[in-house]
Amino acid sequence: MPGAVRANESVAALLTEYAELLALTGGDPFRARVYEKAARSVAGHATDVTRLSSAELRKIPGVGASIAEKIEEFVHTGAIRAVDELRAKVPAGVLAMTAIPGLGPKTAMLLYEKLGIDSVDALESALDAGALAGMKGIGPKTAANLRHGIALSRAQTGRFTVDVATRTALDIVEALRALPECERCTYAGSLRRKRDSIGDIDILAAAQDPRPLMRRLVELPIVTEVIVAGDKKTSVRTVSGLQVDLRVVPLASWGAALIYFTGSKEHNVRLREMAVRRGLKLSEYGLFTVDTDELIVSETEEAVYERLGLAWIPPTLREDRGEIEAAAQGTLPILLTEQDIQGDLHTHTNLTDGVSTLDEMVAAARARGLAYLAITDHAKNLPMQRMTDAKMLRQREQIRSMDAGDMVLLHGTELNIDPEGDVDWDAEFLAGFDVCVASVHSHFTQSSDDMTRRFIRACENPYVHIIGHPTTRQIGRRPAVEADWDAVFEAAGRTGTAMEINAYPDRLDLPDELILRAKRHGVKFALDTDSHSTVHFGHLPFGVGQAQRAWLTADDVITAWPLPRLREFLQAKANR
DNA sequence: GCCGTTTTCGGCCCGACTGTTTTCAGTCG
Repeated sequence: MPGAVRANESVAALLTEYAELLALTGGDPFRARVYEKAARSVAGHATDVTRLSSAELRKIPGVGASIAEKIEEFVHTGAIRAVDELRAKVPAGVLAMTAIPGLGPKTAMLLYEKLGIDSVDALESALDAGALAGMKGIGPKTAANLRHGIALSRAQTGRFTVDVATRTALDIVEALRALPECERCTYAGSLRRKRDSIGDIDILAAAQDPRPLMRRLVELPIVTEVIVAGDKKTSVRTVSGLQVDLRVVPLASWGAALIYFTGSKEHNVRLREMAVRRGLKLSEYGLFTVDTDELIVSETEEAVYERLGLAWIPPTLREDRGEIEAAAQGTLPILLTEQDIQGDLHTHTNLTDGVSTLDEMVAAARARGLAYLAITDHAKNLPMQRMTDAKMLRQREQIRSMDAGDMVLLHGTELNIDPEGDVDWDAEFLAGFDVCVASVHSHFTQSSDDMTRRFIRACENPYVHIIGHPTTRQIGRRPAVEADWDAVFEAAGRTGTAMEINAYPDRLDLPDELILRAKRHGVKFALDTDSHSTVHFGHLPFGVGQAQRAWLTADDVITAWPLPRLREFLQAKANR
């Protein structure tokens, strides 16, 4: 059955590829869109498509008779003939060319058909040889842009972590707000939706005369390149390679514009479809009647949602993952907030690889108003940390004798899950800790089956309360390990083991999609900062963002519980 | 190819910017 990659994701990838191939080969553009929509909906579908009947498949939004048939074909044969046939018509390199900024399906296909250009490398050679001169629709400017686009796509190091993006966005917002012409300014886009990584920054501002704001943006010292410059929209690139889009609208359009620029694209498409069904038209300038073009609402997000029959939807939910239906029915969840967080169960001191002392960490946690704090330095099997039994016991005594005021101090450790799923100490020693986090710190490349068994064995250990940063991914540097996550989460739910939501911006682990899947298995979550310094407690909002994106409430998160309830949860595990 | 609180057929989200096409196509978000 489903391994690391669910059949749903394989099907979604094939449907997406089919949509891209359809766009390349021309024909009905609406067909391509239907396949894209079906791909998203299959990827987000809770039930494995291999277990669904034809009738059940057709109940997935966007899946009709034809796509259901293709999914069934995939389930039975592992492939879809229609996809294979289109693949045979268009070299993979032509599809890859559309990843170059500014080069879409039409141009890619034109270059392939007229000049036989079938890869990014071939395009570069053709540009060098001047072979594009005289091509219809491609002048000297376009050729130069393509050359630039190739360089950009090669230099692309991926997406940016949320801490870097947040800092950049706040600096720009502050600079624009300082202008007297600026009536309002904020960031929107994926940063407002609190995605786990950020591709570019969207800034929205309101002003009667946008020109001073546009000028200010392009003149900022961090700006190295102006990509587009208009009266309503300006795009620039910063020294770090981050693209920043600034849109300026009249203040009266603020609400509609903020919805539009917050996205996601899929969420906005759904809203516009709802508007159309009501004889209305939604754009960034407001909600209008179609026939008379009369403005109905635009000033606030709430007013626009309300006129569409919806409750206001928190930005972290705007991914077309069921939030629109919930808003229509009044069943949106009361999301976890930063204020709900009572404690932190994963922190380090300079006894291992932290940089702050125990005293400093305790003082910082108290200053943040935490009700409880667990110190969880690394266990002995991570040799570079030089941990010993004696050091650990000495730290425990130190913690037991400390006065932390109203805050309760817990003594814990971050255990290492070895390749077989065992941890650093025996039951007797483990029993002395108040709380144990257990994490994978080595052997990241085990097979999915081995890794799955490893995690399940760790969950079945009565002294392991929390699985730390489960996928071990490091955003932009190291991929997630492979495992059958549904099997792991089933074990976590069954044994009362919490899964961590690690708030460290390079990790954000579990990621939101996996949190959603884990919740279906009845799993509870430990939202921790994994602080290695007093300043890292400030990473909490990034973790809260992931929890919100996964629809979590305070009841789902054990670090949002008061200490007595948390202690019951920890105790229940040992008593199983 | 999908879909229906107008519809089982005729629609399908909307607008900005660029470059080159003298009126708009392509790309992007």
